[in-house]
Amino acid sequence: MVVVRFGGDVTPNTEVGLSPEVLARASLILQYVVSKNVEWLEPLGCSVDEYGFKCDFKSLSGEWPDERLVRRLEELAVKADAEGVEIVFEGFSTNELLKLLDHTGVYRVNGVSLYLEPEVKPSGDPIGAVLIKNVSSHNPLPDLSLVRLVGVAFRSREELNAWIEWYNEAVKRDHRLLGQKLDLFSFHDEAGSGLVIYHPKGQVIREELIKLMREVNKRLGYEEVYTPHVYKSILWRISGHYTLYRDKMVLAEVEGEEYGIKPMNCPGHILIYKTRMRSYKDLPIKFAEFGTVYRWEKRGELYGLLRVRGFTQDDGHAFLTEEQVKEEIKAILSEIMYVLSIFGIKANDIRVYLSTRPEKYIGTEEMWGKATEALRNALEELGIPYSVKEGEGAFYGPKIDVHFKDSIGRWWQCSTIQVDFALPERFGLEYIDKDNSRKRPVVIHRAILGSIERFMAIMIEEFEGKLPTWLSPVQVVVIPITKEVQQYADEVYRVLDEEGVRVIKDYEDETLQKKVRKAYDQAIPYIVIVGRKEAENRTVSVRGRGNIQVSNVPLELFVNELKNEIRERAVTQKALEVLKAKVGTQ
RNA sequence: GCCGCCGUAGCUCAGCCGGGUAGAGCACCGGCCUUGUAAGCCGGGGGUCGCGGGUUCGAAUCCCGCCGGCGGCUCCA
Repeated sequence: MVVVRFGGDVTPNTEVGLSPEVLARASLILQYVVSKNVEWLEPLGCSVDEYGFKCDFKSLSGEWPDERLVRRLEELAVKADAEGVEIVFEGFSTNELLKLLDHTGVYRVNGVSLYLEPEVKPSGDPIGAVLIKNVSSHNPLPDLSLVRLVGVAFRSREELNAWIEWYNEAVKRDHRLLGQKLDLFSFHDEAGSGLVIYHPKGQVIREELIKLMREVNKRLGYEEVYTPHVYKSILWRISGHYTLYRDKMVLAEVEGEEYGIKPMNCPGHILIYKTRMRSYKDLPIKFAEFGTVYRWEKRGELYGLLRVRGFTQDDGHAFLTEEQVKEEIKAILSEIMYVLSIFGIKANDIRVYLSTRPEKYIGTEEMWGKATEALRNALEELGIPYSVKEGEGAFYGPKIDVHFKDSIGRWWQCSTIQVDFALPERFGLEYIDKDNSRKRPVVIHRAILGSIERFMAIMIEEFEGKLPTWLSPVQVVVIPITKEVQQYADEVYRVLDEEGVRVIKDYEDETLQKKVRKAYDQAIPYIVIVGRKEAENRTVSVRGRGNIQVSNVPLELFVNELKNEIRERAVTQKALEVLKAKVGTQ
């Protein structure tokens, strides 16, 4: 039974009201003021999405807009619209470049023909504020580099200010900042970019996530294995990675033999399958591994923990008969939904995609049809809303991806279920069927968290660093009010420690205020304060997040409720709620 | 990899535009205070200004290259 707990109210609402119509109007007016004021920039149309507009221009002189010009354009756009701009829809362009950019909608703006993606209509009301966030290049073709202005626009300056406020708040949730502040992980020039160094606290989070996934693997029947990080290149030739993926692989020649660091775990698991003759009675066979893989992403593509070069997948491979595919997908999907519910991830912050057969593919249409239907039926039978990405599947099979949102609204793929017809073929995998014939099994690749790094980053941002207690590196800090009660504080510490709670004590020669402040800054879920009163009655004062305190809590009661909260992997501070109900607030 | 911006103490940043021997807050160390709930007071140590080259009498500051970071693009099998 799957319990889906969507809609958890643990995070502030990060949605901001950007109107596509307003963005569309701003896009046209921006192009208009460029056409009137910057003779070396040729407008090539704009597109609009839920986070702003993107306008492309061709630089006729090779110059690029600088900060000053950008600020001037913002002003000119608002000024022009205030003075009156007439926008008339003219039709659709058949220009090849505009078609390539999907900017085929043509509008006459004060007599100048300008372009916009056809899916959106400009607002009739004048814009009040434009902010160009960035000037970058857009390369729709390898040898074509366009100037791209990325920005937001609003009806009024007040709306812009509200957006800026939201944006500044969102930036504070950035996992890269929190990772440093909370002492979770770091990156170093000397180590190499995209290579994470986990500190003790970050490693605790990793371990908790892995522990959770071990439980999931057990339920799904995946047996954990362990495979090397480096294999001879011949293996990568067999798997096809050597030709398809070589530019992202780390290769090294040792003693006249070339080796490659693994970018994927599947070949290792396949070798296990191949160690003996398999019968239909053995299937499904499922292997899981917390496998660390290395993919040499290009430098500009790296991004905190969300895009790294070395990362650990909660990887798993199932070897199945065609008939077993649907059931397996359903089971995995259920577990994905269960795992997401543990983190209280809101439905708005998830997108599920089904990617279908691309133009270039291997296998038969029949195989693709069956596998795609299996994925689709699994989604529908579980009632999971999804969108279809036509032709976006891998060349080797269709897939389901689950994407989550980061603090500033960018989407990242985490969970994935991929059906694979290619690897069984390339490695010549077989099983003996009932009729004694040799059959080829289907392989499903699946990862539920996806990459531990990426998932951790999303969770840090989702919770603004204030992770649920079970995930928190430090769960309790014990603070004695004076030295006199240090002995009792020691006892409280020892009891918690012996019960397996991650507890620290703060005996610094500092004021109580400062220690409480420090604990809040470190996002420690429970601050336990003990003074003479507590020592006498064998109680504790418990301070939770949100400045909530419950006093006179019997020590044993606190320990038990805390242990429950951790065991249940509660999203909220459940123990605090229970204590509040039982003991009452101060 | 492409375009733009950025790199000053452990952290956050000022100084750079108009070159003249490096500063603040936090953190750290020491002392005072002996604490009842989100930064107590005083003092101290700490930086070849990312690296390399150039211009200059003189470079954190100007120029070039490299490394690293950020925002986009491309990519993410």
